[in-house]
Amino acid sequence: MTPPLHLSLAGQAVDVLREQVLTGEIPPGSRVNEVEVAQKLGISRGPLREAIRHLASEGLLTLVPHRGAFVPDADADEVRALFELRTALECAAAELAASRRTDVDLVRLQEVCAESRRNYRAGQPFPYRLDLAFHQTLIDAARSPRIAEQVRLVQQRVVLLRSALDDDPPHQHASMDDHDELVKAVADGDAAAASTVMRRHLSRVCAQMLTSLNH
Amino acid sequence: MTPPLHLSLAGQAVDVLREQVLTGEIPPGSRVNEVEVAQKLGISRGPLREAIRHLASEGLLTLVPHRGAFVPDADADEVRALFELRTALECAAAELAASRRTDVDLVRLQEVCAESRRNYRAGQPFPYRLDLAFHQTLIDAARSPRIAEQVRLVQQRVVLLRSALDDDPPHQHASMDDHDELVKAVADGDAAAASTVMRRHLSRVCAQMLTSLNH
DNA sequence: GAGTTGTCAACTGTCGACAGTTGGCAGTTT
DNA sequence: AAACTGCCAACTGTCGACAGTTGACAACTC
Repeated sequence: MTPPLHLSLAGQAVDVLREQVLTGEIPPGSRVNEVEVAQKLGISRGPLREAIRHLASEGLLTLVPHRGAFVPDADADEVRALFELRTALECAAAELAASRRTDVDLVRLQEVCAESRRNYRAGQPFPYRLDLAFHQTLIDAARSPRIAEQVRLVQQRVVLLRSALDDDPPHQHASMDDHDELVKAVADGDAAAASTVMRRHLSRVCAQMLTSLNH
Repeated sequence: MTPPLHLSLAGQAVDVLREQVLTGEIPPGSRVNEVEVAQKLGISRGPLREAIRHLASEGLLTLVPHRGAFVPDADADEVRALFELRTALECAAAELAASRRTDVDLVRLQEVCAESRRNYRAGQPFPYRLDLAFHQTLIDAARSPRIAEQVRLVQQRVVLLRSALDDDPPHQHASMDDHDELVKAVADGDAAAASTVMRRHLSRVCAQMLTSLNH
């Protein structure tokens, strides 16, 4: 299991840096200065270097020899390539979830969908948090630890690119419909349908991302 | 000294260690002593630590706080989980390859298959090298860099577990047949067939691995 | 003035040393 | 003899400092 408490400074640094990268506090394209960040975190360069290497292995930073670490910025080709990977993983997860889900998995999924609807009706924007929660719940229902691991990493990278995503209401509505349809397929144990719907869903999200990238 | 492709000592250490882990020179279950290995490689603990962390992120080592890095050993559940991931990735790759392959991709695939047959008829065992080459060629034909990246990592982890795999002739023959069938599907541009065959192929390989794990 | 070369500051890559933690062993107790 | 306790060696986690490389700017040549 992953250590609940990151005792090591490197582990803490990973958490802090990941947060800063994902929230855009360290903007895409910018460089990470080792001594500067080390001082800011109050640690030495050793643990920080390990943290940087770790985040690089997750795809949240790119390493350039003798130049340092950079936050990768969005790029159409990268978005497409990333979504091909995400589609491969999440479609497989959807299939597995359809055949392995328990009843409590189903309840959890419906719960998330219901909360999304409530939120939407209340006029509030569909929070990305709930979208993530839905996919996370589905992944867990698939009960495939290695796939779950990879999906988590890919979703992180998607979040990183998400700065360029404007969530217009039509897109939100379509996403919620997709989610509902997915839950139905999973409930029926229809693996093929789950995979198909997931593919269509992700294809839609990818297209949305590409258009809002070009604005 | 030798002018290496990887200038950094950490990069070199990664290559050397990866080789030693994959060949079983460092046997599964054993621990990696930082000072000992550092001395053996003639480098300091800093770069070595980064190398160890890198290999851990690839799944070739597992890290235990305050205890060090260990080479993970085979386990039935792990094999199954890993092959679920591999199946997800390679089936998607097979689909993409079927729709994107060029004629030279096709030639390369047929080349590898032909060499496998020659090798088999010559009475020599089907070398794992050729199996890897086939899958690698197929992945490249899919032209999806992020998927290719992940497949490479997963295949590495499979190689790591492969110590327990006895390649009996029937299995080799079946594998070659699968490969031929895959090439046919890819040649026809039949994505669905490519995916189906790949799934069956990997399912067979996984089963073979599980049985030779239990003897 | 354009291009080339020399110089420099900043930063990464690397190292050796110290501190904190872990697991095991010897000695002691019941 | 089994279990508990305290100590010890080994190892990891961390740090500060030094060396090598890179990119930029200035000086110089044509």
